[in-house]
Amino acid sequence: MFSKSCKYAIRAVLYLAVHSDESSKIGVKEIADSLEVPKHFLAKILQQLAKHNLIASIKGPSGGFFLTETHINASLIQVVYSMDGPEMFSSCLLGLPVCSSDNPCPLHVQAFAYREGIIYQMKHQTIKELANRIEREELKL
Amino acid sequence: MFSKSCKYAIRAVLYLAVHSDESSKIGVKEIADSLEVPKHFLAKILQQLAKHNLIASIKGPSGGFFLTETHINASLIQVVYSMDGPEMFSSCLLGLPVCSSDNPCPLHVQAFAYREGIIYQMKHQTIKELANRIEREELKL
DNA sequence: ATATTAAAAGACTTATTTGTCTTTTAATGG
DNA sequence: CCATTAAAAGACAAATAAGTCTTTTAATAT
Repeated sequence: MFSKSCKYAIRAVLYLAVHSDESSKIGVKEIADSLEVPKHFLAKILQQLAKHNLIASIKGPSGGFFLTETHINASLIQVVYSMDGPEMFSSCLLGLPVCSSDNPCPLHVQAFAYREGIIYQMKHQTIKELANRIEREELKL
Repeated sequence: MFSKSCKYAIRAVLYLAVHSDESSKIGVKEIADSLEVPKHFLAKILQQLAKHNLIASIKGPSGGFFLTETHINASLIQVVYSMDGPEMFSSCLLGLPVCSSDNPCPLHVQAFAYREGIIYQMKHQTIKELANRIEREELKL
């Protein structure tokens, strides 16, 4: 479904949503250790997210990564798009070049219905809402 | 979602379901040309499917690949399992080692519903039923 | 039997993804 | 201003997926 980069990105953003803010930034090391993912690989992913303005970063002592109000009120779908591109959700399940309601592949109906569900959730739920649920239900990242 | 091998495999099996039977076998070349996929790559995939008894094959002149009654009454899920393995449907969307209803990742509820739908369809619909629909609705492969 | 046909098997190359390491740039505190 | 800290940038390396090519094996028809 998602590439590893994308999975790491989602988890990192949610981690930042729960643990960071303007006044308490977090370094790559802490995030990588907490999520148990390769540090340098995660660093590149965070750079990319920062470049796409999905997270904020500051260099130097007491620097690190964090989410602003704007970031935390966005939806996760942007993170997915920036890592795996928009085809993730729109491309045909069987890899056919043309596949739509007009011209459906044999699995189009099923794929469409169920993918719409995930897209809807990812689009209409803010990162903040997700973060709140993570804290409330003590979910693991 | 699926690897390319798996996509090619599904399409090839459906192609065989529509066009082949015990008395009219089909060669790799014809399938590869029809589906517009790399011939030698598809050959390896068909070999693997044959080894797993998901399709039948006969060597020599008038040989080729085909589906028996048994094959055509099976479900597509076996094809997916044989190409991409069972983790495809069971593993966590975020790649967490433990993720279940007891111990859900932040996207577990959404992901679960989505995937169960596709699994259900792939499990409870026979290849024959799919093939009939493909012919009836003139769907592309 | 033997020549022909087509799948099976296996070696190999290429591309992509994932992961590592080093150097550079920018912010901060002394 | 300068040492320190941490992200940014970029060069590599490893692992996996995708694709190609050649040789071997088995079935068939002449």
